[in-house]
Amino acid sequence: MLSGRAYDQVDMTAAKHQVSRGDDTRRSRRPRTGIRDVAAEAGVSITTVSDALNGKGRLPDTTRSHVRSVADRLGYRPSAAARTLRTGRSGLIGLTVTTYGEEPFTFTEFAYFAEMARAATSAALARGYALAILPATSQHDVWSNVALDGTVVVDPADHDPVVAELVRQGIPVVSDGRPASDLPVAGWVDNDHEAAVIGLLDHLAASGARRIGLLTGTGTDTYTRLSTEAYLGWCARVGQPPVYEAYPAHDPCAGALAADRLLARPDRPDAVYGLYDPNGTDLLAAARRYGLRVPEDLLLVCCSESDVYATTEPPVTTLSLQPGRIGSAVIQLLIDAIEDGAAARAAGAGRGRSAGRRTGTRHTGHTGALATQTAVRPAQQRVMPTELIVRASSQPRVRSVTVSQQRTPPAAGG
Amino acid sequence: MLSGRAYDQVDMTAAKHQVSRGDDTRRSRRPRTGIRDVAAEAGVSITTVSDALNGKGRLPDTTRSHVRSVADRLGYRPSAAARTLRTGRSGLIGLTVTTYGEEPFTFTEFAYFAEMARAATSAALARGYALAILPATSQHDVWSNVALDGTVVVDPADHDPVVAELVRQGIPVVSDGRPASDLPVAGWVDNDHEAAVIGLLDHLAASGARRIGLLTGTGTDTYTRLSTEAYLGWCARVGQPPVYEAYPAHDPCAGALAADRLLARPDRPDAVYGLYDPNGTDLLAAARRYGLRVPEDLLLVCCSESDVYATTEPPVTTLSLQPGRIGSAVIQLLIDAIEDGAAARAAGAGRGRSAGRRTGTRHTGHTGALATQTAVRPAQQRVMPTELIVRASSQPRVRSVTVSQQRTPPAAGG
DNA sequence: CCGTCGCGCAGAAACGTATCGGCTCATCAA
DNA sequence: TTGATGAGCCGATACGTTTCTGCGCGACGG
Repeated sequence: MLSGRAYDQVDMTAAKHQVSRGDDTRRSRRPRTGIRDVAAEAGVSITTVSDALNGKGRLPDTTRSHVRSVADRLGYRPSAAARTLRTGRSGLIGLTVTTYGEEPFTFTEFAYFAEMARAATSAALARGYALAILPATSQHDVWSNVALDGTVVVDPADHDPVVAELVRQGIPVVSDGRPASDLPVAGWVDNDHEAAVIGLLDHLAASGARRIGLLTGTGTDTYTRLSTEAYLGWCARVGQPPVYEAYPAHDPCAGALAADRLLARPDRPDAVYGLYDPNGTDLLAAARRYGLRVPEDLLLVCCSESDVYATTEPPVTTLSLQPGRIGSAVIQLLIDAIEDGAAARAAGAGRGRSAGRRTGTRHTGHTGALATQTAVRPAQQRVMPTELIVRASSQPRVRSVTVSQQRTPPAAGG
Repeated sequence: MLSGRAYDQVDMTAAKHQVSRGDDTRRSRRPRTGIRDVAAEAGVSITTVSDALNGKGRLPDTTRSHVRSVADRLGYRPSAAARTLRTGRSGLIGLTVTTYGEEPFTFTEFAYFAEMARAATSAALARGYALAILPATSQHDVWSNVALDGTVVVDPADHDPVVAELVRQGIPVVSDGRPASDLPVAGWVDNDHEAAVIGLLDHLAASGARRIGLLTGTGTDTYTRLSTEAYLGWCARVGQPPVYEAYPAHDPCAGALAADRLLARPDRPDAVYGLYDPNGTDLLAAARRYGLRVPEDLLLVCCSESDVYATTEPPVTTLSLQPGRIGSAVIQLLIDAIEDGAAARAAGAGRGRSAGRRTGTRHTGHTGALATQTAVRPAQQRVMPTELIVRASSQPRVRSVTVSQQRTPPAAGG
């Protein structure tokens, strides 16, 4: 009743809007300025405000600037939640890295992830997207609480349940690292591991290595598998018997032991390549234990993004997988997939609706949209070159040069 | 079939919904299974489904499990966007680091940020929130496109426009590093820089330093200011004339030059503390140029989180600011502020509404809510201890121990 | 002088959920 | 028999946008 009195006092012009709302909601809620308030203040409709601020519709510049000035004066900020609900786009991209150990969250453990995440974030922001880091396990309720436009998965496991659930929801997924064949990702980015290993072994051979050993992992991930296969292939080609030790890569102690085993073999190699980041220091320590001088008695290369190897004694030659370029490329692929998918969906919905109205067939829209998506984007893929950073550990004479090494990459998708 | 029958039995009740919808919208859009579909399939209402899945309302366990099984069977996933719009909570936290240089995005440039971000992400996930990394400039449209429950700001500038805009929108902000007095943040976390510097200088003096120099910055940020003041105060107390060089910290070259200047002075120090991460290697290089042995002729400490200083020649004593603990604490404070704020707002809205109905006063709800918020949370703050990792560079004899050093911190708010 | 066209704008229907209040029964005491 | 009680469930509304559809009207060609 009282509210009724007060309500009658108000002018009819603004009252129309009041009616559509919940009556007394106006004064009980917090005074967030919405698009309605801007419309009322500017004396135009909600549609006009929305069009003016988003640069859509047909409006004269006078109306546009007027609405903009009113919106600025009121300090209007559109609700991201409402926009997301309406448009179906959140502007948010997920980044998840599958962890092998028991640790819930180990990114930046190795420099690779830190640099990759940094580049991915930067690339996403440049295209207007934010990037959220999410856990690899679908247990966390976070996955269902945030609206994602797409997701980057680093090193997806063979039958990753997270990826499966995401594609089931129609969320594009792009992976860093070749996915297993049955993972229906929208694309992937990976290094040319075979070319990298071959180039690196050639470099060691050119430095005088006669028998090159490998420190590898027992895991079945594609990085380990492809690298090891390339090593075995190279050995077969040059006629050198393979000399390698494998260990569980996630075990922090096993690496040092494996390095020791490798140098304790009767057929001790005179050069070693270590597939994982800590192998360099482990091999240096093992060499010291056996009284081997680097590089005189043992040439050394390991795959790492860490710059500690620039200051070790001696500095160690490293193979860089260029995580920065990978992170950037992954984001480009993902956003392309997101925006192409949205465009296709919009077009498909339009077709579906008019067709449905005329013919009454039900499933046209749905299967049409899916067919369009798969037809237009048959899993984009990009192969990125690696970089061999040559330091003292891999050549008899000390000089520090950088050799960029790449094979002709396959054409980047359709 | 059965469900169809049951559905017809209900007749008017649920049918009205169909009418109110767009009629053919049902078949033209993508077939996202919403809460409506679950309700129809389970033969219950939307309310019941929502209550059953969220564990609210008064429902027998039979209904709960039935609804859950139907939802599982249909593969129902609630729309995060809709939930966010309705509840006003997105489950998303922003993390932004103000960059000084021209680089748009430089986190993980120093190990501090990498570790801090890692810990923050982990802590956020543990409490059900995701963390998105956002640019420091409000120019990017990302800020208005994602719905944030709160934001962590690392090293906020004096009159940070981003922070101002966020608090204007009522979004809680917690800062890593003491904010300038006029920044109305909900809380902050910082190290006890004064205690850290004093403890470190005492350590150097105990190692035999007679004249300790400082490599500091020209910036006005609180870290630089507090550390430098602590140094000057310590010098005054022990009666040592201050010996320091300041340089613009964001300039990558200036550091090496300043290190050189410091060691070229006529009153050359016999011990140096460098405030920034690269100072250690720069000082080592400068010492080598001047033929100074470390630690015999020059004791060395720098503030860094990088583990390269464990393997330099000699290893360098570092002061760790414990970014992991800081990142975790910042998130705890922020989420507490978010959830307390939400609870207060809910309570305030309830009071405001009933009071408004009875008395008819208008502004009670609004000012009451604001007063509640400021009264309940008067800017929480936490002071975290630092850790001095003692290595060969700061003591005549080689041993590697860890000295944890902290003052009695002020009671943590409230 | 009239039909048509296109510009400028408005109404209203979604998007998918949470939640307040209230409705309908069965049970039970008076 | 009946009013009270409470368990179990439902209708309707609001969250704040975007966008489809279409209306009024001035101008212009015939």
